[in-house]
Amino acid sequence: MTQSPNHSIRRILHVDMDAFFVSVEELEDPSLKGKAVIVGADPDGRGVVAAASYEARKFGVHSAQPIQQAKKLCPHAIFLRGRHEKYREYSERISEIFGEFTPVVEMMSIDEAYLDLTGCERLHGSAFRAADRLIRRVKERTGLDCSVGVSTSHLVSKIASDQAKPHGLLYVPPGCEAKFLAPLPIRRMPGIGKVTEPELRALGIQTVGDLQRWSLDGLRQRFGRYGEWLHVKARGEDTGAYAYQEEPKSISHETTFDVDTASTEELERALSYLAQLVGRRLRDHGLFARTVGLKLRYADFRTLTRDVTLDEPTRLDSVIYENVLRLFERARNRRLKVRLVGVRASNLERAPFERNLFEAQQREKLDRLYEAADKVRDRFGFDVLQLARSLDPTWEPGSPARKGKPRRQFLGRED
DNA sequence: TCTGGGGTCCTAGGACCC
DNA sequence: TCTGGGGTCCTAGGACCC
Repeated sequence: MTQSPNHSIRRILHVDMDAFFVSVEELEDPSLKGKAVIVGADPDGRGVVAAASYEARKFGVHSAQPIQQAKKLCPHAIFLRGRHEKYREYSERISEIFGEFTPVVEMMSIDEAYLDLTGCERLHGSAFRAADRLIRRVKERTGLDCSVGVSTSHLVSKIASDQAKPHGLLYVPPGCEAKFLAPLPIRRMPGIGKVTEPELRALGIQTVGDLQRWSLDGLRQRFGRYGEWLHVKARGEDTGAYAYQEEPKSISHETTFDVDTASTEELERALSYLAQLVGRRLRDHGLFARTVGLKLRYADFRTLTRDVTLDEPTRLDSVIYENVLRLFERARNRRLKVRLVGVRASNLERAPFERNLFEAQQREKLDRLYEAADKVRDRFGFDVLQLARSLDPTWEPGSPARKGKPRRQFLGRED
């Protein structure tokens, strides 16, 4: 299973950039080097840490931590909001370098990738040496550090690159996968999170080695199919390559309010805005959604979702909004304050099903209208055109907050 | 401490159909 | 009169990842 058709041993590299966002910021502003830097939300707001420099981590700061907590732990840190455009640029440069080593590159996120070097020995020599060269090349061309894990499987390489951090290379020889994993605490396994960890511990399973000693049946009995997955992964066996996803399965946008709100006006405005973001992305992908969903999170963090499947797939802001609004009105508890709302499109399709020529023509007309609107937004920014619904009713022409920003009403109802 | 935003995948029950 | 069995779709919720 770990062998490719030509029977050479699989060579999977996992490359992970070190403190990626922070490192990019340091390249852009060298005075940040060696300091405690935290990239993330407004330090006084309700967001989380996206990335922290190693200096900041010494104070217990880590990603996904509430940013206010990070500020308490490390008040002298430099807080940056993050520039995703910049990070994406660097990410593309890095992925180009990966492409020089093998055509089989899977970018798993903005700062992480799998490279399949199986059968590349004649070109690169050993995978270990190729990995070493890759680390140097990334450093030379971008100034960024990365860590690499090399083994016969995705999972083992991923854990190895994590162990190698920062700026390291860890090679797990073929046949040594299970032995390498055995001493690790189970939480290190991707796929075992903060819920499963205590469940496993309750069974006396502390390390991957403990997990390895459980029979397939035992794990299956307690965890169902997830148990089968655990059994395979604990041994460092790959169940196959990660499917490369060309097309998204869902598109969603959500927003957390600065202050919890029960204002219908404000909630509907947010939903309208989010519906437009989702619609825009559907059109950009050339996709239609058959299912539209709402997400609501109350002040106490209780979260609910509601879905509706449409007779006809859509990519129109107004249709998305109308359906989400209906779900919202039905599901909402008016006595509770809302922390977050979200809009989701799923069940995505390439082309819509149309009953007749008239509907097809109507849709084409709307498509052209939205296309024109999208183009205007490309030139002047998203806020220029808004569904009437999401416009702030308190806003008046010339009010200081919006001065200089051209605004026009775009009537959302097209029928 | 007080918990983002974007995703994927899985489970489970009920509706509905044959 | 104490009532199938399987398949698929829809919906809701939740674990997990970066």
